[in-house]
Amino acid sequence: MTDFLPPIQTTARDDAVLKALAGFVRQEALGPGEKLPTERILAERLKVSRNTVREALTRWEGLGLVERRQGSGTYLKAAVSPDMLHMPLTLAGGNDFAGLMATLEIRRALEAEAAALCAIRAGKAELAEIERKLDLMEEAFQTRAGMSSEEDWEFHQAVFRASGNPLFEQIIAAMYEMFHRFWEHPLGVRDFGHASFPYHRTIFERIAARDPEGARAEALKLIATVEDDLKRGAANLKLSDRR
Amino acid sequence: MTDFLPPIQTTARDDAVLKALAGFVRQEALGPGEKLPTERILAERLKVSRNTVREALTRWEGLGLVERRQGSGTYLKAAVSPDMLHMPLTLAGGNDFAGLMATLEIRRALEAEAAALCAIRAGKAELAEIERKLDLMEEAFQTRAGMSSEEDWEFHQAVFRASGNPLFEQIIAAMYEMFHRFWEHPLGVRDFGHASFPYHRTIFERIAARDPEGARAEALKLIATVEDDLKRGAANLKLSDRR
DNA sequence: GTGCAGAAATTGGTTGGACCATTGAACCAC
DNA sequence: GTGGTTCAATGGTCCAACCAATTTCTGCAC
Repeated sequence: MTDFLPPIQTTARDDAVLKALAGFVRQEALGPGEKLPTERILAERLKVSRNTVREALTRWEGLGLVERRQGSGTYLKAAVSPDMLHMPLTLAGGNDFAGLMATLEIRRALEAEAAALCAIRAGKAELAEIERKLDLMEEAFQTRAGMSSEEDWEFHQAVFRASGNPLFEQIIAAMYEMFHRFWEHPLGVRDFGHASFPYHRTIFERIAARDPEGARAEALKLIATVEDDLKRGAANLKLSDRR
Repeated sequence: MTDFLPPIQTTARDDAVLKALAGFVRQEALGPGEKLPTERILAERLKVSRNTVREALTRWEGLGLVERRQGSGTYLKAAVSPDMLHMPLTLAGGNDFAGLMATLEIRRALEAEAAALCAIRAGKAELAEIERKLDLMEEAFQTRAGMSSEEDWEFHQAVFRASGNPLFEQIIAAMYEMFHRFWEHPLGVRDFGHASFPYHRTIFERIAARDPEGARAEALKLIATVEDDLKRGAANLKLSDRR
């Protein structure tokens, strides 16, 4: 019986400010790194209090869209558009070994799917980019005797980016962040990541061959080796995780 | 040459407020739905301006952790802890339909993995809980002629929770928020979700039978039907998404 | 006592104005 | 050039007041 009657919009000052600001950014074609108008100017032009402007900007800052530098100004940190969608993700806990394994299970799910999607959707340019990152990684691996975590990460990022779905990259970035609370010296395992090395190339080969299921299978193998490394490391310290 | 010198941390008033508030929540063991102290009280107790308190709360509100109701108070919307990690996901430029498809690809990856893990790890109690949610859903489906989105969601939540990895639920919860903008009248498809109905039970059966790969397969089928529904809906409106 | 309308208190939302702290540019000795 | 100094611009914080929505209390009618 009840037809869907959307609640009427009485006030939403700060939302309105953000909408106006998003429009302004598009109007002026501002990109990341560029400077936004002053809070005082925005307040004056939009006919709202400076405090309201600040609350609006605080929202964007919390979303990582904008960076405020005292004494300098407010700068765009990412591309903003009037029709973007936000899905705040907050991850609780996960500072211990169990948390590390938890992130790895997410990686297994997403990495496999992304590799498969990538095999279907990656364009020529993306494929070339992935191969470039792969070469860089292999070179770093040879040169620095196995310490190639940075290049390793960039390779995976390139795959996620080529999956055609930006959420993959963003979610995995969150996992990576959690990983990094540990990863500096992961569990004392010196050759951490060595075992996973060869699978990077096999994943790329399957993607280049447009073989989704093959790519998925290779990605799963890679994660399995990392998992093994982690478990091996856990056995090494057994007792050090008592909080 | 340059040793890594991390930037020095001077002040961060509102961050400090949030830290204190998170500590307070843990101290008092507050859960979702419960009321936080007044802005005025927080300002007085923490010896900061009410304005600063507001900026801090605005951050949490933007992250979906808290809900403010004018004239009533500020209420917890999710569990908060002092060590949470925030990673706002932003989908740029995509209209709602594209966003929906993007979240669905994440769901496909995670739902399949979670179902498989669940088949391996779910205990007796978790299994019973899942079955209870399943029964509730099926009952609602019969009674309300297909409108069972709330119970549907609770079923999936129960599966995620039983996967033994809290990250699954946390990530999918972020996706779900976006889903909810549509779920009311998703794309004008009247019988949206009907097709996925039978797979809920088959998923449960595979889990109960401790058959990880079977559970994964059924979960994939479910997502496939949802995807079809969505595409069908998209065809229905084709022209209405020109902004 | 019960029920309900209106008053009063509570609480988040907004405003305007003031001052502080940091930044960066211009300027000035050396 | 190098290194200070000054100074204006800008974000950060504070205060005091008022607005708007909500909740609670009060008192009257029955």
